Amino acid sequence: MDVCQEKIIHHESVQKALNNIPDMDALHSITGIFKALSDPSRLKIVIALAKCELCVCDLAAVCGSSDSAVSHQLRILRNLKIVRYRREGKVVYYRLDDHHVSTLINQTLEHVKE
Amino acid sequence: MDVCQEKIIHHESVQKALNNIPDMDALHSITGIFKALSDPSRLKIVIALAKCELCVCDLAAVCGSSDSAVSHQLRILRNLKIVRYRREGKVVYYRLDDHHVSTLINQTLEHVKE
DNA sequence: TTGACATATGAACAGTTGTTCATATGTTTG
DNA sequence: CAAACATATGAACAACTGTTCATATGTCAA
Repeated sequence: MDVCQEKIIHHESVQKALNNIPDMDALHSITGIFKALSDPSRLKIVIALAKCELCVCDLAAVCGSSDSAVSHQLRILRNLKIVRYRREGKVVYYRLDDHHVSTLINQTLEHVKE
Repeated sequence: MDVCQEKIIHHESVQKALNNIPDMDALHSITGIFKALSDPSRLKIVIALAKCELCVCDLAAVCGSSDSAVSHQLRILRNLKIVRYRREGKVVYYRLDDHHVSTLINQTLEHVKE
């Protein structure tokens, strides 16, 4: 069973723990979400979008950073399928795209109030 | 009201969003938690500890990394009050210390199964 | 005390991240 | 068409992160 591991003290507990660890793909998609939310600018963006959709320059004002910086961050959130956007003329509106993230953010904001 | 902001298109929405953004302290404690969970090794540690307490060398086996690497990561989790430990002779047992993190992890694991 | 063991820590290093600046794209108005 | 505007993107750079290696600390047993 244990193929190549050394110095384990509690084999059963380790085995139980290992059974609970998701596979590498799942693991990386989880850490990807958490990493996305671990930057203050991106967290502000996501919290803001949890309330209503906003355009890039509004988000820049919310974050207190430049349009360019926000646009870079939005690309990251886009690639992770955390936000989606729609264009209306010159203006691009972003909103949350992942309901897991929505509930995650709302729960987190609840916890902060405690 | 708006003191020093430029180029905002939707003032009301921005104002609403800003009201929903936690203060800097809360913001940093949230991003701190998310950052802690954004590394695969630390995520594995926390998922493992969500099941039962484990010692350092067991956690090293779970993570597939060295005792030293795990110990460094555990210090980070300790500083963030995410884990606590107890010593039993030579062996140090870690377990989760923050129920917010416990529920966060359990919910996340539920989401993965979907 | 000495040796073995479990864990912790410091230094150093490669790899990653988030910003800025300059420039490019796409859209509307004149 | 050109000019103005909103957003996107690439390059570059400082700052940060996670690991390894060497060494230190703390505990038990002989």
